Amino acid sequence: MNGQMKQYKSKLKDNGLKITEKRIRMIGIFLDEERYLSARELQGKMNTEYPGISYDTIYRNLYTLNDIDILEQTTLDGEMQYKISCTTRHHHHFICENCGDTKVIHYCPVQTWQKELENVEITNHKVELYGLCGECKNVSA
Amino acid sequence: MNGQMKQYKSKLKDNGLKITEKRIRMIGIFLDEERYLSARELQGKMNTEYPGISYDTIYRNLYTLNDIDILEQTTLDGEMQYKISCTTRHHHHFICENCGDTKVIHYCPVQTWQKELENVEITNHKVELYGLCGECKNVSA
DNA sequence: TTTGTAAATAGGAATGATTACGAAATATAA
DNA sequence: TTATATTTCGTAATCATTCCTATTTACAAA
Repeated sequence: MNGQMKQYKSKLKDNGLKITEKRIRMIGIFLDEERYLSARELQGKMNTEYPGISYDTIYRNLYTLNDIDILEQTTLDGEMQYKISCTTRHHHHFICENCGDTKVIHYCPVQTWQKELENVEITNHKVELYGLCGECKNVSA
Repeated sequence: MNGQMKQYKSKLKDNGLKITEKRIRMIGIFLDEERYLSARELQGKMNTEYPGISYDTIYRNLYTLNDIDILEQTTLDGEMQYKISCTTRHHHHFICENCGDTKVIHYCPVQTWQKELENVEITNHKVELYGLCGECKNVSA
C-alpha cells in the first residue's frame, strides 16, 4: 500500500466511515485512471473483481466519496462522472473529448466575475474546458 | 405579435422548420420566464393550454430550438434546462440558486486558459456562476 | 383554393441512470 | 467476543429522456 492510499483511509476514518474492501478498490481504480468515470464504467471495472456487485454499493460509495472530497464530480454526456480529487489548491479542468484525459488549470477569475456582478453573492462556480489534448490533436490531424 | 417573435419565426423558416402553434407557444413561455426551465416545467406550462401534449413534442422541440440557437441549454440538478438564448455576444451566466433568475456575465478568459495549456486545443468551454441574486440575498439575510 | 407531401404530433412503450428499501452480512469500538 | 452501526445485496421503483408508428398539420406549388 502506498502513502496515498493511507491518506484516503485516514480520511474515511476521520469521517466516521468504515474502511471496506470495495471502497479501497474503488479508490484504487480512480487512482489508476486519471479521468472521469461514470457509475456504469466503474461498475464494469468493479464487477470483474466483485461479480454481481450492487448498484446501491456503487452509487452510495460514489456519493459518499464525493461528499468527503476523495472524489469530485461533474455531469458529462447526461450522466454523473467522478474522478479522484486533486487536493492541492483551487483549480478547474480541461477534459479531452476524445480520450477523456483531464488536465488541471489554475487560472480562475472568480473575483473578476464578482466585481462584474457586484450586487450578487457568488457561492459556487463551475468552469470546464473541452477539446483535444496534445496527443489526440496530433492523431486526428 | 411583437418584433421579437417575428424574428424567431424567421429563424425557424430559415432553418426549414415549420411554424407550429406549439413551437410559438414554447418560445412565448421562454420569453415570459427569464430563467432556465426543465422539460417537466415546460410541459406543465404547455399542458394547461394543450392538455395531453406529448413528451416527444416537448423534448423534440427543445432539442430543435436549442439546435438553431433560439434556446440555450445547461445541465442543472441532473436534468437538462433551457432558456431563451441571448443573441448578443459571447457570454456566460450567473444563476440564482434561490429564484432561478439568470444574469449575463461578459468577462471570459478563454484565451488565458488556452495560454496556460498551450499544447491542447480548446474547442468548447463552460462557465457558470451560482449564488444568490441581489433580491434573494437580502430576503434570506 | 385545393392538394401533395414532408414535417410535426400524439400516445405510449422502452431505455438508461439513479434512488429506495428490507434483509443479511460485516467492520469497528468497547 | 460482543454490541451496534454501517455496508451490502438483490431487486423494485422512480425519473428523465428517447424511440416508435399512426395520424395530423403546415405550407408550397398548382
